[in-house]
Amino acid sequence: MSYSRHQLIALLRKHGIAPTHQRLEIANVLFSRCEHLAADQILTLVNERHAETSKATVYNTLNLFRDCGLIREVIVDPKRVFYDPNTQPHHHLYNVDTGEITDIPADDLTVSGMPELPPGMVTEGVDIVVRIRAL
Amino acid sequence: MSYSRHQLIALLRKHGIAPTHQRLEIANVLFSRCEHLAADQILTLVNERHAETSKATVYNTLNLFRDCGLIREVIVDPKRVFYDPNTQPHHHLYNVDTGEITDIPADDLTVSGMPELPPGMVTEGVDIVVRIRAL
DNA sequence: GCCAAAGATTGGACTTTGTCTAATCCCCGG
DNA sequence: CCGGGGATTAGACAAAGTCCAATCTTTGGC
Ligand SMILES: [Mn+2]
Ligand SMILES: [Mn+2]
Ligand SMILES: [Zn+2]
Ligand SMILES: [Zn+2]
Repeated sequence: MSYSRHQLIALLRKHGIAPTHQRLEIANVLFSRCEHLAADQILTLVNERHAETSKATVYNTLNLFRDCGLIREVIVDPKRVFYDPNTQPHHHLYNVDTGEITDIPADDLTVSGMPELPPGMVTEGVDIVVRIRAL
Repeated sequence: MSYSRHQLIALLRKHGIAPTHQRLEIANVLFSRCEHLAADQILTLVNERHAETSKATVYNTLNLFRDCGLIREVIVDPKRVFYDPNTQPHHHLYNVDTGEITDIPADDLTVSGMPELPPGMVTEGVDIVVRIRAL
């Protein structure tokens, strides 16, 4: 679960991302704890020891990581985007009361009856969100 | 597809909503065109003829309609919430290039292998978003 | 129909999430 | 040990949405 500094450097390099101090800090936060974190949580965590990463860099970096396929976005909360270090196809359980997001392995859930796509269109992904609630 | 004034009044009353002028205008926009509209699009449409509904009222009303089960939210675009006059279980095709949202009837798509829920939890709904793209 | 109370609407200030910009900084290749 | 391209930054900016206190409507009882 915990990555060494040069494992993180290798991970970024593999995705064509130059490893800077800030990017490594952000990657470390994302990959060490395997949770679904929002930008402002990442900003806080990264500056926990001593402040050294700006808000702009956190947003820049998350967008870069996303564009390079290192992480993916999870769109369940209309208020903020969550970032998921797990880019394997999988789905999410969303507790609407607490906001907690839990993974559902892809092979547990099967979807059948996918509609025909308009010609010239390809599927980029299928996201399933199971909204749950207490009671 | 088009509702008369007192059909709309009956619809609101059935959901325990007092029918005011503004609420009827908003309901009319939502139910006459069966699209997935965002708050600011609804604000524009409702004030097309002559301005008479404020931004605050549009947001208040959409939240009220949602809480009363008259409409539902569609969370696919991190930038804004879309409102869906169709509250029957169904799913969505989301064109990530254009932002276009299309319905997928619930019976077309079947999900199997739903995970056990933690005890005391109930499923509020299952949302499937098929993200598509040109090419 | 009339009136008061309860509820709805409003402009505008405010908050939150995220983007942009132009100045500065850093780091790597030659 | 440079020089230059890329990265970082503070802070301004933008968009979506909420909140508030003042005002306006609706409604139910008479
Ligand atoms: Mn550090
Ligand atoms: Mn009108
Ligand atoms: Zn996940
Ligand atoms: Zn729909």
